[in-house]
Amino acid sequence: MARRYWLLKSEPGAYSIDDLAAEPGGVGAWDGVRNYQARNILRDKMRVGDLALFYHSVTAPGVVGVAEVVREGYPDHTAQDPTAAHYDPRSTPENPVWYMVDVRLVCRFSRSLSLKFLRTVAGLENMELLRKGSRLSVQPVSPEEFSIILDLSGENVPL
DNA sequence: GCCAACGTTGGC
DNA sequence: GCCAACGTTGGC
Repeated sequence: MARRYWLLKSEPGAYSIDDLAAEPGGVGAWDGVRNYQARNILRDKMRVGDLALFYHSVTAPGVVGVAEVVREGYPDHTAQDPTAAHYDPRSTPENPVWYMVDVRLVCRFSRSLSLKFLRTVAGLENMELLRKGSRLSVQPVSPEEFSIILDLSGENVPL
């Protein structure tokens, strides 16, 4: 199966690409997702070796780097922690409800590719991120879209 | 199953 | 802070 491409959205105030870079080995758990559509992607679709654009939302929205999936979907135990920010009492060890993956930082872009700029780029017209009202925090990205954005970043990452 | 009320996301 | 666009909840 060919490698697939994704976009992972995070508010940098909650978890930024610098936070991922600060993790041991640049590997962090993508936890806290509490949306069923996004959960289904984390649990069922993402495979080790898939690449994801790291997107900062809300403050200076833009794509800031690339991460690689290093562990496939497994139960998000933070949902079962009453002290955690995204605690969900419906989640139990028998029925975890929510899932996460582990990702490793591949590169940080020298500068952010802003949402405003991406809206002007030919070939990204149908990108999910650019759709009005797009809120999904885990999104599929086509190989073509991923390649265009990587070219614009100037980074050399094997696709 | 319908749908109004409500909560959240996220750009601006 | 505003508000559009969604997602979720819960009464019926």
